[in-house]
Amino acid sequence: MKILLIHSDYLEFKVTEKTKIAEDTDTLEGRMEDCLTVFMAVEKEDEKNQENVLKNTLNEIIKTAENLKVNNIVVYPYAHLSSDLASPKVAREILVDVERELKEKNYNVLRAPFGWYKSFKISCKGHPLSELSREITGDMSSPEEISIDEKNKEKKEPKLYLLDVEGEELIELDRKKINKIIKDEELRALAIKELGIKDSKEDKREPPHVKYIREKEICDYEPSSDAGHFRWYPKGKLIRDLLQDYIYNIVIENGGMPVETPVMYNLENKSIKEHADKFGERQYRFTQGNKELMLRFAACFGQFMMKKDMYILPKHLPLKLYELSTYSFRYEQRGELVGLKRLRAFTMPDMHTVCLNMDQAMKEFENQFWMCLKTGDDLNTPYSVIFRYTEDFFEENKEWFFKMAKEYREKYGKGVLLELIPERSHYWVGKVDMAVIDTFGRPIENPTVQIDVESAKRFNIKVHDGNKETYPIILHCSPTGSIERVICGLLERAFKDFEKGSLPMLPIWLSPIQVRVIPVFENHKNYALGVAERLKENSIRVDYDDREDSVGKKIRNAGKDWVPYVVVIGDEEVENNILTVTIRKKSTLKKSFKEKMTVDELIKRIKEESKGYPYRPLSLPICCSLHPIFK
RNA sequence: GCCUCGGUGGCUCAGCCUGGUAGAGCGCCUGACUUGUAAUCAGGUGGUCGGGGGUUCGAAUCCCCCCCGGGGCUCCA
Repeated sequence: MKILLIHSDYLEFKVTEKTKIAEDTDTLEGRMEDCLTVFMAVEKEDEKNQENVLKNTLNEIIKTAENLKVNNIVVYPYAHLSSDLASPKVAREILVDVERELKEKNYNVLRAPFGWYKSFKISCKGHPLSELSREITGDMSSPEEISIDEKNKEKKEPKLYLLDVEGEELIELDRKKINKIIKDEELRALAIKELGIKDSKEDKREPPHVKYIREKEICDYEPSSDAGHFRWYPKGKLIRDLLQDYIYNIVIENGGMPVETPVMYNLENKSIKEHADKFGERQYRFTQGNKELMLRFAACFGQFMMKKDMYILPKHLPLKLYELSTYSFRYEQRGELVGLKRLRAFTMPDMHTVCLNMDQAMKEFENQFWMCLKTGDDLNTPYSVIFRYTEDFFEENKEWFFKMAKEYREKYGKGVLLELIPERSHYWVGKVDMAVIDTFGRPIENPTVQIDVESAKRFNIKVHDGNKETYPIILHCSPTGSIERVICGLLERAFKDFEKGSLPMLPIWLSPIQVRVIPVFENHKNYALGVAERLKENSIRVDYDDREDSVGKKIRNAGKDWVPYVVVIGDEEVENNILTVTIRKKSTLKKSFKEKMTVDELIKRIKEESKGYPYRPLSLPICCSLHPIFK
């Protein structure tokens, strides 16, 4: 059975002529408003299992009708959907059954007569769900969904495989097997997303990170901008800047050269227009004077233009230019914007590597893959990995892939997913995506490395080798993914930790306030302030709670601010010249973990924990009473 | 973009169904209390109820349009 579902403003028809197989009917014309029009072709195959085909068809129609909230349904026989039709008798039976069953479910049904030539008029609503086609079998499992757009495109679908920890062979994944085969929960979440499986069981609330960004005064929506654009408060700005420093360092260690390029481009440039057009509707475009301009959606544009003008020699390769694109702009669909996960303006670390040939590209791909994975270790946000290759590329480079995947599995104890794409449809022949899994088991896609075989030519980027000129291979790499998503991942991770019983917090080097000093009595204030100042001199972000609250309340507030080390100073501490430090990492909601140590020991401890990570000073006043209230 | 739920002091929310002068807690301010590990007590301040239009003698409440946010679709080079 093939059906075509059109969400219509109206459908009207009128019979024009009988055919030999025409049914007897009084319904010679009809019209229905705001309806779901279902064009149907019953096929030979359906005769084998009429009952199930009927059931599956009804399910499909009802599901769509519910989804679209329509109560009017037109059942319209439409033989042209199939070249292998059922006998007229069976077809008519099924159509009549569909009509009857739908009426029993209280739908208003209009059925166009079978076996007549008819003229019809239809007005399609035109929203994304308004046109759907379905192929229905007698099989009781759920039917494959093919949207009308995809149908024209490809017969062959990409395939998804698992390379498991123990296994040496690729296992093809499908909806049924997935739960049994993939043991790692997070990797399974990624596979589920890839296969487009919907999990309706869990009721999803606002993601925890959305609550945290406001509560912790990190950032918030800016209602006076476009949707999906954020304002950043001092604490959030500090976290962003630290992450920026971190990526800057890691890129330089790996031979990248930071540059900066414009955020907007003139579409008169042919290569830019071509590259931009591939991205479709999802960009900001505007006219200024007589120019058509666009806002960049990645840093490719500026870097490619820069490379086009460079005189590149083989000895310069691999040549890596890096830019933190503050911002990249993508005009995402309104309903797609969620907190820090999906934005219209975001900050993307973007590095492009010019490689002499595929050999060099593959070697670099591997280096950059490990660099990306290291960011997951450093940020304590483990990634799940999916490689994507075109079939051709994979066939030629299987061994390389298996070697890389094996090393990964040995190091991380986790399998990887592999997607094989029948034909190259984008600029890349191979890529790897790494994702953090959020509280609701949805992937936050972050770092990526891609092998681009198209852009060098498009942007006229050449390598000069003797008297030869060649087009290089270019790698795209984002070592962490967007800064906003990194923060999203960190906060979701913090919430997951909280669900497991530990207190949520950021890594020490990213905590806006690393130490809070709390005096017990008025007469401890000077001593406490002295301790705070000493820590500050040693490049530790510290504040001092001089507010007129009880000690209990100050402790509570320090907890709400996720301060990793809380120092309470009373008589005992002043007398013995020692600190009592509450360590958040080792505490729980019920019991706080305290340790005695000297100021020097505390300094040493924090230095050690943040060793190798960037530092920036706290921009807020040292006295808590003077902190501005943003939220 | 579609469907759906929501927007009420700085924050979290009640009131809306059944129209009749806007409520609570937190914060903030003032006062009392010399306070030892997750909220000390009392008083006070604070709101054109997201915006616009309509119905009504009267709208936070009912209706329409728009903006913003959450969820579900769809999308994600």
